[in-house]
Amino acid sequence: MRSPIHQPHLDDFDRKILAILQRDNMTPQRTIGDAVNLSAPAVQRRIKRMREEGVIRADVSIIEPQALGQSITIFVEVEVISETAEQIEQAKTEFAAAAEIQQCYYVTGEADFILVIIVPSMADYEALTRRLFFGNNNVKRFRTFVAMDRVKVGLGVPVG
Amino acid sequence: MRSPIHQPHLDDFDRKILAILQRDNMTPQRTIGDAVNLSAPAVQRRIKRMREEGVIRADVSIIEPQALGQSITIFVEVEVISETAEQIEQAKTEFAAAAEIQQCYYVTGEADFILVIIVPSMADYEALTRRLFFGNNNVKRFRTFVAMDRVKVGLGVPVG
DNA sequence: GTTCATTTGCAATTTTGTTTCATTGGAGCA
DNA sequence: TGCTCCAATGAAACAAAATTGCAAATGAAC
Repeated sequence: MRSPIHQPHLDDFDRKILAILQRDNMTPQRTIGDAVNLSAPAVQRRIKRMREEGVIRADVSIIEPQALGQSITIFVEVEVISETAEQIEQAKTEFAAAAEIQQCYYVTGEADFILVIIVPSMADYEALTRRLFFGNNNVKRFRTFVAMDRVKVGLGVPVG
Repeated sequence: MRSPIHQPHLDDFDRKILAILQRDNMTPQRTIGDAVNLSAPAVQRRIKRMREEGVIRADVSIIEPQALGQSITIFVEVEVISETAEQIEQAKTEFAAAAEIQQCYYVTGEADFILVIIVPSMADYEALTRRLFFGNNNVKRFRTFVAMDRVKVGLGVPVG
C-alpha cells in the first residue's frame, strides 16, 4: 500500500536541503539556495525529485493539540492473543483508521503494538478503550501511560 | 521555555483551515479559501494569527527515515531511580538534546519516560544505550521495543 | 440609532515558484 | 587526445502565489 523506496542516492546538497525543510518547509528556495550554494531552480528540482522518490513524504503544519482542546497524550502498549498474519493486518487497519490514534507501530518485545493517542479528556480515553480494546476479543491486555510532559515532539530524522 | 497558549478562540473557519494545513501545508491560500468560503487574504490573516498564537507550532517536511539510512525505529520505556524535580529536569534536557531521540515524553505509569528513537542499525542503538542509559546512574532500567512496521506515523491532531 | 472595533473582499504590489534555454563539466570511447 | 553524449547547472523570463492597503461590511456596546 505504501510506495517503495528505490534506494535513492542523496548527495550532500540533498541532505542539507532536507535538514532545512524538516525544520521549516516554508523557507524560500532562494534562501535554501544561498544556504547550500545552489541556485533556486536547482533547489526546486531536487525538492521535486525527492518528493517523487518518496524521500519527502509530506509537507504539513504541526498543530498544538491543546489549542484544539485535545490536551491529553497517551501511550498504550497492546498485546494481542493471536498473532496470525490476518489478525495482525486487521488490527493494523483498525488502529490506523481511528482518528484519535496519532501513531501506531507494530513492534517486537513484550508488546505487539504501541499506540500514541490524543484525546480531549480521560473520559474520552476510557470510551476509546471500550471501543478499541475491550470491544476487540483479540486484545489480551494493554498498558496505559499518560504523558505529563511532551518533552520533545516531532518527526525529524537525523540527516547523518 | 515553551510559549504559553492564551486559550485562543478558534472558530469553524480556523478549524477547517487547520484540518487542511495539517494534511498539506503547501495548499495555496486561494484553494483553502475556496474550500472554507473565505477570500485568500482572510485565510492568510488567520494563518498568520494562528502562527503568532502558537496554535500552529511549525511547518515542516516529513522525511522517510529509510531514505537517510535511518531505518530502525525503537521505543524505549525508561524508569529512573530518583524522581526529584532536578533529576527529572536533567533527564529531559539530556533526552531532548540527543538527535537520535525523535520524541520524548514524561509519563505516569510503570515507566517515567517513553522515547522514540531512530537509528541506522542495532549497533548504533546499542552504542546509544551505553551512552544514554548505562552511562546515566539515575536510570534504573529500560525496556526496548523494536518497530517492525510503522503502521501510522504523523502528528495530526483530531480537529473535533 | 450611533459609534467603535473587527473582519472582510478587492485590487495593487511584492515576493516566490516554475519554466526555458544556453552552458558547463564530466564519463565513456574511438 | 579529441570526440560525443548526458546530466546538472545558472541566468533570465515567466507564472503563480503571498502580502499589503484600503474601503466597505459586520456586529457588539452603549
